[in-house]
Order: sequence, then C-alpha cells, then structure tokens
Amino acid sequence: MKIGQVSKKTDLSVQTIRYYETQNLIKSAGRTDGNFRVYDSKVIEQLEFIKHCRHLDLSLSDIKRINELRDNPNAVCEEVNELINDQVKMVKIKMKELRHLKTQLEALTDSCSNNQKVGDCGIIKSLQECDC
Amino acid sequence: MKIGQVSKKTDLSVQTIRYYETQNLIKSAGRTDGNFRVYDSKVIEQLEFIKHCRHLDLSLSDIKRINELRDNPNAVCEEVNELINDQVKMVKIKMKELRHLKTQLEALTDSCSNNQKVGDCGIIKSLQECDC
DNA sequence: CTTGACTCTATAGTGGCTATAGATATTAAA
DNA sequence: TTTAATATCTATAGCCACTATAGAGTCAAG
Repeated sequence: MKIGQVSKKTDLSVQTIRYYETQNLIKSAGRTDGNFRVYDSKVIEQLEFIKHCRHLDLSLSDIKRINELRDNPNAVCEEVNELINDQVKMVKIKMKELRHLKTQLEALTDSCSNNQKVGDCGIIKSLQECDC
Repeated sequence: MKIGQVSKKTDLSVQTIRYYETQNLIKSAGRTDGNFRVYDSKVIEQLEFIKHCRHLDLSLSDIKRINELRDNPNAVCEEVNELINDQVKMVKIKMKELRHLKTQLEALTDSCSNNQKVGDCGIIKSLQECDC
C-alpha cells in the first residue's frame, strides 16, 4: 500500500501521515525502488488508534508514550491512567475558563443595540473598563 | 517611560510588548539617544485594552480591527457586535466539544482499576476500539 | 571605571498540522 | 512509444501568540 491509499483509508492527509512518521509515531514497512513509502495493513490500525487519541485531545507525545507502554504489556497500567486523568483535569479547567468567557462575552453583546455609531458602542465602552 | 516600566505596570512581558509593536497594535512615542523605546502613559491604557480583549480570547487581528473602529467613532457599531457574536459562537462550539471530550475521557478512566498490567488495561483496550 | 541591570535586534522554538516549490516516479490514455 | 496526468518525494515556510535565547549595546550607581 502506498501513502495515498493509507490516506484514503484513514481519512488523514498524506502530509499528516508523513508528519506522524517524523514524530516516530508510525513507520513505513519500507520503500519502493522509486523511494515511495510502502505500508502494510497494520499501519491502518495504528493510525486509527492515533486518531482516536487525538480525538481525545491527547498530545502526540502522550500518544507516543501510550504506544511505548502498549508495546510492553508487563508495564503497569497506572501511568496510562494518570495520563488520562490529567487530561480530564485539563478539560475541566478549559471548560471552566470557557464558561467564564461565555458569560463575559454575552454580557458584552447585551450592551450593544445594533447600528449605533462606534462612538456610542456599549461593547467598546465595556472593553475599556476593566473588571478583572 | 521605558519598556521595563511599562512591563511592570501592565504585567505584560517586555517581549510581548515588543511583539504587539511588530503587530502594529501599539507604537512607542519614540526612542532615546541610545535607541531605547520611550512610552507615554497612553500606552498603559492601550495595553490594558488589549489585555482585556485577549482575556476574552479575541485574536490580535480582531483587536486590531476593533482599534481601527475605535479610532473612527462614526463607524457603525455592527461590526464589533458581529465580531463578539462570532466569538460567542466559537466558545459555544468549543464547550460542546469539551463536554463530549470529558464524557469520553471519564468513560475511559472508569475502565481502569489501578495497578494492572498494561496488557489488561481497560483504557488501552477502549482506545483500540473505535466508537466514533 | 567597573559592575550590574536594562535594552536592543535577530532568530529559533512551541504544537500539530497545512501548504508550497521543485524534483522524480508511476500510470493511463493516445 | 510518447505524453499527459497523477502520485509521490524532500525540504521549507506558515499558522498563532507568544517565549526564550544569543550577542551586542546603553545607562546608572558606587
């Protein structure tokens, strides 16, 4: 299989697949005479795994670490667990920030009745006053 | 006032202040004989405004646009309003994504009882199965 | 006159890609 | 067989909003 086919099967761009290779997340099985990457079907699974993890917003280095642990089945599960828990914590923090953000932004839109002149714009006035 | 003092007053790093200059968000009043930037107090307000907008996660180019509109008080307020509304939309989308993320991550942690071997790790097994 | 704190410019790094240029390889149609 | 279209290769730059560094110059106090 060449990279274009892998790309179609996984719905990842060709560049992304090559990028994952530079980051040592995957390897091609080898090269053709013309220096094209050749893959076996195993890579599809690997890329789906990566996709799934990225979907969970895990960093590529986290994913790399999980892969290392996967390759060593006697390793202790705890590290993976911590990694996921840290991710949950991060997500909670981000959600809190976004809730705050949303409140502030919605307060702003309330202070604007459309088609005023900027000189009278409540939004801009609010932005000038600091409430942090 | 030199840049270090501005930095202290605004709690922005010296590099950030210089960066904002490269992005045409602020200007220094001039330079000393020794080529040090000189600022008047006006810049403090400007930087606080920028800080406030960044706090709302507005992009620097959005902030630049708002500044342009501020300098032209006869402009119509609508554009500022749209800009903020777009920001609210983005925040809502991000929140939705994060909620989804959190659900998935928490489901994962439930599938791990600590200190197992990786070979038996529920998290890793779940990551291998695709539920997208 | 030296020391130390400050400032300057220019450049590289962050993360996770995306996009481009320019060269080579392969495939299909004419 | 030629040619044109498509696929692939490497290397590099760009995105965003900074942060960090190197190496040089400036300035004030002791």
